Amino acid sequence: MYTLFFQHLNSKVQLTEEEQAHIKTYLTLKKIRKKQYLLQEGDVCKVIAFVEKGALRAYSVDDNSNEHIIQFALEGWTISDLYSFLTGDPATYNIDALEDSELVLISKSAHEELLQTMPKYETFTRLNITGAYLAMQRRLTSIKSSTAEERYQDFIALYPHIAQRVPQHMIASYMGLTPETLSRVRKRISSK
Amino acid sequence: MYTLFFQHLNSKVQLTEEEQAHIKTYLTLKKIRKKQYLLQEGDVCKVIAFVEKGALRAYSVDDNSNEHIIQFALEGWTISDLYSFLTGDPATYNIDALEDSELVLISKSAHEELLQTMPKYETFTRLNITGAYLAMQRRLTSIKSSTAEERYQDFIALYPHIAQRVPQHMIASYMGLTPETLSRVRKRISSK
DNA sequence: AAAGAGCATTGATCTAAATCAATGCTTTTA
DNA sequence: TAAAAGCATTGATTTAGATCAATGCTCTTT
Repeated sequence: MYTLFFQHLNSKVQLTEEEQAHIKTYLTLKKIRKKQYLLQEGDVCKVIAFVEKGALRAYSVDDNSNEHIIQFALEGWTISDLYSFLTGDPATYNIDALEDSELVLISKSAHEELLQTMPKYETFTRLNITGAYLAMQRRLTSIKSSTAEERYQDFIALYPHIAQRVPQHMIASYMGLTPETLSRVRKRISSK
Repeated sequence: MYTLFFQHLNSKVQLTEEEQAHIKTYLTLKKIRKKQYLLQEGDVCKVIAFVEKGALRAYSVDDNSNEHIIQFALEGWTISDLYSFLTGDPATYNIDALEDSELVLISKSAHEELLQTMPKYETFTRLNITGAYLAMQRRLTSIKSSTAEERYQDFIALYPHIAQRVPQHMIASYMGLTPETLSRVRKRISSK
């Protein structure tokens, strides 16, 4: 059940069996069905969710009821409204399941206690957030300096597994394009 | 000389005099004149720089020689090409000084040794990168869901000190706009 | 099996911002 | 102090992508 989670953890910081068992006492499992919310805008985000199986997305909704997807999470990825989680402020994002999914949850109190008592967990957290920061920076850079076509090519190259499992209009949203525009971009690409 | 740096450090993790003295042995000071490079694309980024005084920017240059500013750093901020710093790959960004500046530098070896020997330094690093991640996410969200006008208003509200010290065309670049467009945006705003 | 929702595609039109171009500052540099 | 570089502004034109609208297809749900 926790296999992927501990695989991911061990790839960042080497843990003994005892340490793994100890961490396990802080975790909970959750199954969530397709279309169900893990978090709704306005609620406080209580957990960091690691995806063992399935797929989720985080998105905001603007004044015109348009959805803006800011993140996908497949197996092996983590998803949360980190700002809400850390500050306790109401979430500005929704998170829901794109497929029936299995999650490993870390509550705020578990997270804080592990940070304070287990240096390796802090290292794990630091490495995770560093990776997330770098990914976000790359994304921001590409938004500013590339055309829609280049960005789509980059996306496909970087996340082929997402492209295969997620509807196109959501990928369009993630890339900041309308579904119509992405459709035309794809047509242009395929005709070359 | 290190006053701002330790002020910043202490605001995140409480340190004794001894701990501060210890950390100080890992730091170096550097003065850099306006227009000088701290880092050039293609070189490996060797340091994380904390700005004690002055102002710097990080930017990339695209195929058409257009500059894309990705970050400003004034007093109290940190600047680096973190990807290059961490991986040792050639930098994809340039960093130069917008004003004569004074920096506190942390080398890679200093950074690694402090991370491994001083838990508080790791906590400091984790909190810093978390803040940077959240700021970046906010920026990405605003690029996707707001008009140029809203984004400029947000920028001014969030970073009034930058707006005062940095030329407009650089702010335009930071926001992903041309100088002409920013000029017109400002005109529109001021006439309301 | 029928009805409906969700989705991708294509066409026509519109619009925000980019591009090209010129002008008059102000600040550097020689 | 003259020349040049850097900068902000304004105008005219172009363009990438958005918006509006319609169609057919494929899943769900009943």
